[in-house]
Amino acid sequence: MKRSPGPGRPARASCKRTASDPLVVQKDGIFRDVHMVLIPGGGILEKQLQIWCRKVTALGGSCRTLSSGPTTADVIDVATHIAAATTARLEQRMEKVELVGRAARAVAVSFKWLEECLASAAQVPVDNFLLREVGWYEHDKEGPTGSEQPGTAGGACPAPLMEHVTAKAASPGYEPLPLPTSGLSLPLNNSLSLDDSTNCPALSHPSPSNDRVQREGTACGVRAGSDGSDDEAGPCVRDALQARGARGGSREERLQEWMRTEVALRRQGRPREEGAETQDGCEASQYPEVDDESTLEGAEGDIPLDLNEHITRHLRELKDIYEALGDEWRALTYRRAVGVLERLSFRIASAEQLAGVMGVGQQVRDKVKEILGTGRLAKLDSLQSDAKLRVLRLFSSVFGVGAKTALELYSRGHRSLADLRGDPSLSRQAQLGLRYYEEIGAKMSRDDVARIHALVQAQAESICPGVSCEVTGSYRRGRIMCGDVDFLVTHPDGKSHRGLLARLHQRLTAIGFLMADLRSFDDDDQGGGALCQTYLGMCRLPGTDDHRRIDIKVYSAAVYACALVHFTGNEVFNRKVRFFALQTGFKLSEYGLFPVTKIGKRKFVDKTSLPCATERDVFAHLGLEYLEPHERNW
DNA sequence: CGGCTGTACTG
DNA sequence: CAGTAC
DNA sequence: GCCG
Repeated sequence: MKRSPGPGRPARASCKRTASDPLVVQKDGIFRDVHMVLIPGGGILEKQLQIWCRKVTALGGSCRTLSSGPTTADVIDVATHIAAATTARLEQRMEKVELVGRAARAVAVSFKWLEECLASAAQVPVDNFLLREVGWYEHDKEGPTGSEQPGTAGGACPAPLMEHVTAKAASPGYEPLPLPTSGLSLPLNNSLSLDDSTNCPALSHPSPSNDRVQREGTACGVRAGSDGSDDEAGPCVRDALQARGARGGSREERLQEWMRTEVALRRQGRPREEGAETQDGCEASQYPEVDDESTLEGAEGDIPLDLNEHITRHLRELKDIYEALGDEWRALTYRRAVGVLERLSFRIASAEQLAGVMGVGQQVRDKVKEILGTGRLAKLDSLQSDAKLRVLRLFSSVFGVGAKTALELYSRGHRSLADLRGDPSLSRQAQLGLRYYEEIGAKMSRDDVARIHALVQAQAESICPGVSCEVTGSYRRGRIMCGDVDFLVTHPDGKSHRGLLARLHQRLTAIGFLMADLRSFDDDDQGGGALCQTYLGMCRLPGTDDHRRIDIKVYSAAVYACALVHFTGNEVFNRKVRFFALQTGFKLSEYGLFPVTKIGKRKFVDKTSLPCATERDVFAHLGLEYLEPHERNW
């Protein structure tokens, strides 16, 4: 884990130590005379707001968050900058706090402005970061980017909040809540126009431009067009970009943008990277608090609040039911719908707002409508009260028992787990699944995982010096509780991993650590090119008599990076990345990233992977910004 | 109407 | 190959 | 169930 560098640590010039040291206040820092107000929400953690607050203060400004508690209006009166994640957040909050008309001198900016300032240790122009009222598009639109949006691009641009608010108040149809409808339909063309400025050649590596201002926007994966002010023209980028009808580019371009936006969503709060400099801890010195606190303890909290939990919980339940029934595609649909809805920036007020939202079709919309109207879902009620279904769900929660087997067991007359115990028709896996039922369902702390890691690593090392033994899965993604331990083992020399799993398995069993094998592996010495071996089993939780799920995979160093991406997951992330890869001419698996050539209807997959020595290479080849493991909790 | 990530073990 | 799991 |  990266920690803050010591005070004497050398840093890049723009990596001013003081920027991250709240104790030292620079009276004439870059935020001198800045009085900032931060609006919470939009997926930004409270913790992050506090971090920013400290930094602004340290750099000579003043800063308050508009979090819970009484808002002192005078704070607003003197504010020079009001920062929010999105225009929607800003409007929502300003409305609630009855600040209409008070923030006369303030400029409304995106948090990205703040990030840019901190990153470049200078107050960058606000022009490219202004949050503006949706209805403002009429005037300054156009100007086919011929103008390279210099500082004061549009005279009307630096929108004092006053005007902004006034315009809103004058609008008769204005609603307190963030007008998602208009947001989804109206500004699409503006916010989504994937015009010329979308410069992301598929395979080119993002040019490590040092021009911070020009870089703007890519932080959110979207380049606003000529009106370049902000990519949150509508209520929120993340809403708009999920709408279909993002015309203005080829299918491929839209896909690229779509994926980049998905990626950008998880990068909120993290600045865009710069070349290879992240190695020397510069990044850590800029954002030490994020590294130290958010990554782990706050990992679960990294998930933005689900404003529509009252809806998604019903749909999630449907997803579980269809999974248990073996209707995987319907289940997939619900999972996708939930994934989209839980990240909406607004609370759904009417199902119509979902028109055009990708992944939510008519039938799901109908269900949303029903939930909004009645608070219930008749279909779900009937499914849930179905006794048979409940048994099927119970059975398929046993490791090794899926939908088919569950049905089979039911038809044999079984109704409870106890009934299953004696059934000799159960596969060996399922019998073990039953024996360890509770323990498999239990989670463990990161400490537990760390203990297991230490134990396994020590054994592996003693068998095969120099071995690399990493825990992937949810642990690597920073989750607080883990359902299993997922090892990825390799040896840097590219060959010593061969036969290692057998020896490791033998050793770990001998010392009484591995307690049961849920799935074994090819034990032949694989003189061939065997790239991997996988073991699934149960292990003893050190110091206890409890058991937990453990997976050990041994992969050759040649494919390690892709394997690491694969096993770090999560599953949703894997699906999206692989789908994206496929659409853009690659096939991604744990064995590599293979170019795919389409000739007519036929696809030819290269036999040799693009070279991927690190996870970063995988992202780079795909033209995606790198995501830290904890940002892959999709 | 076909695809929806891509792969490996079990029986 | 079907079923299950990662 | 959704999408092209």
